[in-house]
This record gives sequence, C-alpha cells and structure tokens, in this order.
Amino acid sequence: MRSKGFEGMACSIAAVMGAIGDRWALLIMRDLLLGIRRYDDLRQSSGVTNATLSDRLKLLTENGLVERRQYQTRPERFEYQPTEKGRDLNLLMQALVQIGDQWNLSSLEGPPLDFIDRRTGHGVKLMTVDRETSEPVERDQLGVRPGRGADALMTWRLSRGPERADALVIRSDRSQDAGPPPVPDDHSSASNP
Amino acid sequence: MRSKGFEGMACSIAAVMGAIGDRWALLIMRDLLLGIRRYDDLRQSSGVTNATLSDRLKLLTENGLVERRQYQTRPERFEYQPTEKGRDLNLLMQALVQIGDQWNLSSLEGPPLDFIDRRTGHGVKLMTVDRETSEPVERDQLGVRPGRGADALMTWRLSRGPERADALVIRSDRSQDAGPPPVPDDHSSASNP
DNA sequence: TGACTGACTCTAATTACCAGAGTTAGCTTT
DNA sequence: AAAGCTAACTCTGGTAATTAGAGTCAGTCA
Repeated sequence: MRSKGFEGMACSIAAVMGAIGDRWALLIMRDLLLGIRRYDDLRQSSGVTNATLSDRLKLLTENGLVERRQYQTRPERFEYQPTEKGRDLNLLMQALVQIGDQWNLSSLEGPPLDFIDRRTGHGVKLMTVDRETSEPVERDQLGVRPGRGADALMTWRLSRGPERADALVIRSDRSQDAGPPPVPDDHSSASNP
Repeated sequence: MRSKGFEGMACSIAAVMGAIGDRWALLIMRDLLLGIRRYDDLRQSSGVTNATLSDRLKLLTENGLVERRQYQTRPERFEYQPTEKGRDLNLLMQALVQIGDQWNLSSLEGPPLDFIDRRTGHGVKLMTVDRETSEPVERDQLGVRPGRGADALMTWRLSRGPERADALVIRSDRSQDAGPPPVPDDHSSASNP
C-alpha cells in the first residue's frame, strides 16, 4: 500500500488524496478527464512508465474513479474512462489550474489549459460563495470550523490554530486551550472526514 | 528529486503538484493553513515521521510555499507558516473538502471540516462561474480548450479527446485528427502550463 | 514472412519511506 | 548537582515503491 495511513484518516483532504493515490494517478486522471482513453495514449501523454501506469489504472479502478471497458474482442482491447465519481475531480483540476495561473507558472504566455463554458465559449473560474445565497465571499473572510464529522484529532488541530490574521481558523468557543493531542500516536483507528 | 519529470511539464496541474511535492507535503500544508505552526504539532497532527516532515518542510520552504521563522533565541526555536503563495492552496483544500463531501466519505455525520464566511458564519462552497460576468456555469456546460501557453504536447492531448458527452474537451477547429504524439519520449525539454 | 499495434508483465538498479533511537541546547524540578 | 523535560531536529537500517527498458502475447496488415 502506498504510504500507509491515508485511508482511515477522518479528513476529506486526506481521503480524497488517498483515493487518488499519488501524483502520477492525478496526471492520469487529468488525461482521462481531457478525453484520452487508450493505454498507450495515456502513457505518452503523462510520460509514466508501463509498470506505474498499469498499477495506477488498477488502483483508480478499484477506487471507483475509473472504469475499464473492452471495446474490441478479437484481440482483446481495453479502454479507460472516468466514472461519475471520477468526474467529480474536475473541480480539483480547475482548482489546480487556477492556482497555477495565479502563480503564473505559465510564464507570460498564459495558461496551457483553459476551462470554458461550452455554451458561450467564455472562460470560467472558481469562486467562493455562500452555500445558500450564492453571494460571493471575499478571500480574507474565509474561515474554517470543525464540522459535524470532526473527530478528536481534527478538533485538536483546530484548537491549535491561533486567531491570527493569517490563519484560517475560527473557534466558536475558546474552550480548554492546551492539553496534549488526543490519540497522540494512533492514526490507524482514527475516523475523521 | 521526487519522481523526476514534474517540474518542466507545461501543465499547471503537474506544476502545482510538483511544487507541493507529495501527499505528505499536502497534509502538512493543510495543517499550516489551519494555523498549526510548530514542528511537533505538525508531526502529531499529520502522523508523519521526523525524517519525512523535516524533508518536506525543507522542500516547501524552497518552493516558496512556507516560511521558517525563529521565534525564540536562547534555545533556538523555529516555527513555520504559509507564505502568500502557500495561502493560494486554500483553494485546493476547499476543492478537496468539497469533493470529499460529495463522495460522502464523511459517512453520514457530515464533513469534519467546514469552510465558512467569518463575517456571517455561513457555510461556503466553490462555484464555477463566468470569468467576466460571474454568472454560474452548469456542470455539464464545462469544457476545456488549449490556452495561449499550450505546447505541442498539450495540443496533442486535447486533440485525442473525442467529442463525447462525457468528455470535457472542446476543439475550436478539428484540425488534423491523427498523427503521432509530438516529442514522444522527451519530457525533460517540454514547457507546457 | 515480416512488420506492427495495443496492452500489458518482468527485471534489476535506484530511490524513497518507515519506525524508532539519538542529538543539541537550554530550562526546570528534586 | 543530577535528572528530567522540551523543541527541533538528524541518523540508521530495513522494507517498499519507482524507474528505464526489454520482453510477451494475440492478432492485424502489407
């Protein structure tokens, strides 16, 4: 298993990264989401080696992000395509591209990849909005708090975040401030989102 | 270098993942963005080993995502905090959390982490909108096209994406459809966003 | 017959990762 | 004064994953 502890980790961030697997798998998902379907195309596009590509496709399939379909029988030939669940990762790709653009990693010529609205042909972006009203939320108004699924470790984590201007954390009550981390060395039995 | 080719890869997705490094580094960034600052807290929170934590903090610092500050002199003590550039990764964390919630990895109890607007206390979400007008864009209207920074490899990649309902790709012109991938095995000299 | 395609698997060398012990420098307790 | 503690690491040895590249297999095409 790649880097043990990621699966039972009670944090969506860890869980999603765990489901993807690693950077190679993410690149492969990128290509699949862009419409590439064949093994050899995937290999050429991502530059990954055979062993790794084969392994990652297996993992992605097991994790329900990708589906393997036979498209020809005489010599058996297969292709891969993202599942509905896998297609949710488009949001991740958009975020990654947007961050890359902010960092202007694309030098000065602009982004290599441009997400658009196909109806209008206009460029799109991700915006943080109020979950109910869809009103825009400013970047410096963003905060975090433990959700209903937060476990002891997540609560501890958030309790360590001081209320600085540059920190994201918000605490409803400033309960007991210190105390050692709960479950200090047992990550295998944790269950956070 | 971890997994060689990621740096000169002309794709924002690869570039951002390359700058982060790996899953451990991402978890560390998560904790830093939540306000954790001290080495030992980071270790306990993420469950990473000393060697890996130390190495990742160094890499993140080199990549300009994290800053190492001395906060005490007599015994020299250091803390870590995200830079402005590192704080851009909040978008990534939001995307990851939102995907995790969609997958309801958090079982039934809700997400462990809840992004909010600190003014109002309301929950927030990421929405795809038109870059100029900020009008919402439906999920199935999302497309991609090569940007100005696209290199030969990116263009090839997008040319392989058939115009299926489940594919994301849009092509302005349906130029030459086939042809072998350009630069088929030279990933080190590529330069796409 | 010979070349070729697609989807892999195999091998050997390199590289990364893990748990856990050890280090350094000063402070605090007995 | 000796023992223990804290913070921020580094080191070690063993296990596991990754790499480049060669090889395989079933069938098609010229």
